[in-house]
Amino acid sequence: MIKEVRDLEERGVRITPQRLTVYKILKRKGHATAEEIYEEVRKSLPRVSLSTVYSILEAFKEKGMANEIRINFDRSTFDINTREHHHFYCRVCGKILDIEIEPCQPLRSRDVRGHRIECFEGYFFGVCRECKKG
Amino acid sequence: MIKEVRDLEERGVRITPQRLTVYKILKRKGHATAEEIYEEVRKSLPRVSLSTVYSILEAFKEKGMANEIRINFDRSTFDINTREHHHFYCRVCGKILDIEIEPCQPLRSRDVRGHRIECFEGYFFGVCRECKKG
DNA sequence: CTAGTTGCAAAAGCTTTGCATGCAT
DNA sequence: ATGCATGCAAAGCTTTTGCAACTAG
Repeated sequence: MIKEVRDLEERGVRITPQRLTVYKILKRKGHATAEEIYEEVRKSLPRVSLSTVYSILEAFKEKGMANEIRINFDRSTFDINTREHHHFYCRVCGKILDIEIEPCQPLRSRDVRGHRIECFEGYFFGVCRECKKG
Repeated sequence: MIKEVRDLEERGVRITPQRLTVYKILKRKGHATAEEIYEEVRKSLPRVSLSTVYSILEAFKEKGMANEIRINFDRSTFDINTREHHHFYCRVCGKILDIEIEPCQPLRSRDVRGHRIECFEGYFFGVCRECKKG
């Protein structure tokens, strides 16, 4: 519990119940949309507003605590994992999974066709393990 | 000129002036947003509507003639290149470039962590050749 | 002919903004 | 005390939808 407070303080994020709650939810879920986080926060803080959730997510992004990704086209997903990694999107259940594959040489170069590469993100699309079975 | 008509016919897309124009614009530009295409089509067909452009792009997607990508978060970009390839996004000028790099083994596998992979898309972010100079 | 396409207007859905109130430091 | 965060309502944008008029095959 104290752990999450320290995480936020270390990043220079002002501590509020709303921020602490969003942070804990995102850590537990890994990925979530603003709406999903909002519904979850509401369980403990019923008066929270969606725009507050957006503003908190924006703050987390600025402090390097979260990334915004857009795998499903209609809405953004927020990702608490800020290490360099890839994503898998299941077209059946809509789940997003982190994929930490071994470094891949051609994609790690800092210069491709003369363009300076600062970061690379890979997106896999398909059917997840669980949906394959069912 | 006849060439574009044949391309559409081959894919079973009904020929209209609007569709032909959108197709030609997309072939010339490579990537474009719906709004950009709309403004361009308007030059020769002033009465065209934005919803028609969207509907045409949807038809092209269904026939496998174009892909929708979402590199910049606010709006979709449409891509006429349907071969498997990656993208580079310049954070300075906003340009999107196709990157056709040699196949990269770990990313071409059909099975990652037990999930069935149907397609992979890579996104490079950085500063393009031209913006590096200026 | 007639099924598919277009244009227009309105709606939908996600995200942002403005501002008064409240709270963390 | 005071500057930042919150909540609420409204606006902003992109994209979708409904529907009558039109047109390609």
